[in-house]
Amino acid sequence: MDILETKNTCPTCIYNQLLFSSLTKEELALISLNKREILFNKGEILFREGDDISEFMYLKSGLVKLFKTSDTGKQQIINISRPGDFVSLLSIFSEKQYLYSIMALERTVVCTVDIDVFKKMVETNRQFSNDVLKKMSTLYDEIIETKFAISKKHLRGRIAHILLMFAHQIYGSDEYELPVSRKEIAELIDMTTENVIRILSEFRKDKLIDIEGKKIAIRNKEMLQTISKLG
Amino acid sequence: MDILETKNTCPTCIYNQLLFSSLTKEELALISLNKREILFNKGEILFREGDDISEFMYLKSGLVKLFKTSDTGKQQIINISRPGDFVSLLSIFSEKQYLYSIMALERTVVCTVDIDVFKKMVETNRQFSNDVLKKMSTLYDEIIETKFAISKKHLRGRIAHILLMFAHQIYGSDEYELPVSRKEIAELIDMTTENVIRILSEFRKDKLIDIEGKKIAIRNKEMLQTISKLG
DNA sequence: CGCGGCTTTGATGTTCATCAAGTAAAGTGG
DNA sequence: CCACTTTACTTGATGAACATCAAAGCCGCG
Repeated sequence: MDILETKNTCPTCIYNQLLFSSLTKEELALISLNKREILFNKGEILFREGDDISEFMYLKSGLVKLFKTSDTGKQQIINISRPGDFVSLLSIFSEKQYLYSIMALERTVVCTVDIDVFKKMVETNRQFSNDVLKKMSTLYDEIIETKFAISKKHLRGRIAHILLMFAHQIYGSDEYELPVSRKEIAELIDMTTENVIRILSEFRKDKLIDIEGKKIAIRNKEMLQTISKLG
Repeated sequence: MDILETKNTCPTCIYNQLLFSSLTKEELALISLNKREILFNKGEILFREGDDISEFMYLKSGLVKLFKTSDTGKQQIINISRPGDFVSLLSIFSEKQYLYSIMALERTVVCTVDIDVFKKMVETNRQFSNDVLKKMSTLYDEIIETKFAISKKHLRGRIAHILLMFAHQIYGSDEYELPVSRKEIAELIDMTTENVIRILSEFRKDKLIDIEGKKIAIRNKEMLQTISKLG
């Protein structure tokens, strides 16, 4: 983890379009002065379930996983987020502590703003408040939708779903390098590591995908989509 | 379904404390003039997944279930809500159509306010906007929490969980009449009707509960809690 | 180089869904 | 109001899907 020296760069940052477009020049300047830019390396924790919520964060680059840890120490992954997702919006208005933990899956740069500054802005700028409301609601809806979609599928359907999710949502390509271990895939879609591996092998034998370590290439997308839908 | 004749009663309604406490007299009067009070009988649908979102609704009395219907026609119940829950907050800021359906589980009275009037108020009243943000976020968090809690439990743990949920969250008593069928319990916690019945019977044989049709009496709460936690 | 974590495959057992079949309860129409 | 149909409830038997256990190869890292 490194704090980068990049004061006052918000006004020219391309990401400010995503959520901060409704702020006035003055408000954006205030954010810009209060923000810190932080680099997290693969595997580092942005924050932990139970930590006090002290900052609003968003991803500038990289990839993170959002997860809960059960009593028995097992992780349950809730979501995988890329830049443009506002992961840290969850619970900041309903809770004092985070309900989830976030870990960097690859080298990730995050901008953070003091939560009180952020909340103040939500209170004073109506349009901004609306935008936040909308983003937050969308994110929650997505999480619930995918969780429900996955819970009724069989294992083959879940693997197909997750392979297509990476291709479409994360990488926008049918060939990509998995950012997560087999174990993490298992944690994301509620199954065991062994079965993740088994089914990936089956898919390879059936010529649906090519696998080489973490490299995945989708060979028969139609079939995968069918399995994802019906499976 | 019946539209009740109760114009302009909001200012004296005890429920306005729950969400509308931050409105000015004028704003509350506006809500009061625009609201309609509707009675739904058991089994009637408040709105369906895919319907245009045209009203904000809240429960004055009764009980409802929130659910999705899958491609194959099966229901998946997402939540059971009692008065004080603001079920219809979900998605109203992120979507044009409802993502979920709502059905009355018992005789239920609902107040509805035109969605544009409601949204206008969110835009103009900062404190109100904050309150809405908070309520909505809490509701989403609850749904995600329980869904994740249940998905990792075995069947006995899920049944124990749901029996305790009714006792604590819904009825505040260890003896109650189930507002849902065995089939609906199954839909709520991802299992089959047969297994719901089987496990309820087991619990009865093990003297954890008494059952008489839909009447449930919890006899060994500690054991149920243990099963819910570990199961 | 050796240790721990990740990956892979096979064998085994358990949990759970499905099927079947029957009883009870609750609507429905003549 | 009673025959009829449908829906809910219940129990048992069977098999499939999946978790668990075991063992071995692989890789990165101190």
